[in-house]
Amino acid sequence: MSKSRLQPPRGTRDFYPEDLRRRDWLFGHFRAVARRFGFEEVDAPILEHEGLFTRKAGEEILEQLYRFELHDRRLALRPEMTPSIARMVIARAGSLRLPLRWFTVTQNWRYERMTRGRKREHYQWNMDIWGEPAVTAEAELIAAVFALLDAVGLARPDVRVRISSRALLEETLVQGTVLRDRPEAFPALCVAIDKFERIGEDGVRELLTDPDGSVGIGEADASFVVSWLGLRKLEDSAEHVPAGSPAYADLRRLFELLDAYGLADRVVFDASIVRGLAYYTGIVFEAFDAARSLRALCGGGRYDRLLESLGGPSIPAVGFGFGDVVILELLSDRERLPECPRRLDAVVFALGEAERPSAIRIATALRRERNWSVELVLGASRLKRVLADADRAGARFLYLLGPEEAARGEVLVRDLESGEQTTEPISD
RNA sequence: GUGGGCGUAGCUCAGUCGGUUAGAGCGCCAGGUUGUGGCCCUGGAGGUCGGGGGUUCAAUUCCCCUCGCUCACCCCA
Repeated sequence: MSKSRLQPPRGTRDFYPEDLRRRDWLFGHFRAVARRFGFEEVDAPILEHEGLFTRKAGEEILEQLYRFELHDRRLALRPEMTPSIARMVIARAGSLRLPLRWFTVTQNWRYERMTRGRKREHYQWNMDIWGEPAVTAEAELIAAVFALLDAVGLARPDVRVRISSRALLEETLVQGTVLRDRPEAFPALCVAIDKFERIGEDGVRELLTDPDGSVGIGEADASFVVSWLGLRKLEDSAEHVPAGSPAYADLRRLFELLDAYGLADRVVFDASIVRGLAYYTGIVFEAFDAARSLRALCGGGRYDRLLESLGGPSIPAVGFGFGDVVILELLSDRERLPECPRRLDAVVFALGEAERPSAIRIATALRRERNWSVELVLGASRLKRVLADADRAGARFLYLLGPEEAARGEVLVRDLESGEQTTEPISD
């Protein structure tokens, strides 16, 4: 009882200094890449009104919502970032200059069963572009994903992005026979076929044809949808899609653009990618390790109607979420996790209490004037011990102040890497 | 939710076919004299062997229950 209370709840993590240094290393790359692409960072509360997340397309994400009621208010921990950002965009829609490039690095919560690469609390890097209807936005985002993968040291062939388009499927189904009479069933159909890899062909068929389900199409139509998921070449879809399909042209254009980014060999068309969230409307994509030994590293797509559905203006948008858990697993598998040792510029040590005021002045000056990270030895300690600790803390210099130095108005500066010792005058 | 694996020192783990004071490595602390680190040497602290119950002369070891961790499946990102 008392012992289990001392453990973090299941699916959550404590971050000790060494863990946090590694996390900062990863987040540092998230932020650096986003800034390199001209994105600005934003943040929002981890707590939102439950209603911001509730949609009706059978998405599993809603069953996994951490929700509670407090003083008659129904609240939830954010399971993903997009709705919060959408809320922020709506609030200032009138004054925002589009296209808008925003990114976040946030903690998100989903109550789900644990497996490798999946936790209940995780961090997610999010990049979104608001107000750009062209696939130039998708291309830029996918390029950012690869920039991150390069930055953290993953070999180029290690990760592949699979791309598809809900719009392509939607056009095909609505202008064809399958959903001609009920285009509103499309989001639910996407949620159903997103389960393809898990429940297989028969499972999807069952979901699609269930007369009491939210899709309810016929056997032949379900067969068409299932066969569609098997497409791995964009050209192969051509015979099914309507003539002059804008979605088809968009995909073609996206692959051309990605070629210009030098990413042609790292992206593939894959019709089985649809994503589990109901709000996607156009291009969707997911990144996987080439061996497919892990879950998706990231996923994203276009959601041109989300803002409207939340009661805001119509602003097209595209974005992705990139979790911290799977990438760290992959880096660990590939032995690409960096050491991230502790770093300190200096340790300042007064040999006796008489020298302490001077030591304090030295530490203060180093912190203030050189902006150094300085550890001041607080208690009485033997020099031997101080040196060993300074070494372990990754300190560059030891500032040693004893009676001899104090008498000369100096401080001894030992370079802990070279062992070289010099003196600096004490200036106050 | 189903099934497997595992819970022994702060960490990683050995071990006990049931039997004296339960071990190692790393880490931690102290020392190898007086103001010089990383190496080495010596010593030390630290464990109700996850918890409860049962079998037994005797349980960390066997059995049952329980809690926790973990992996896979299920399901989702």
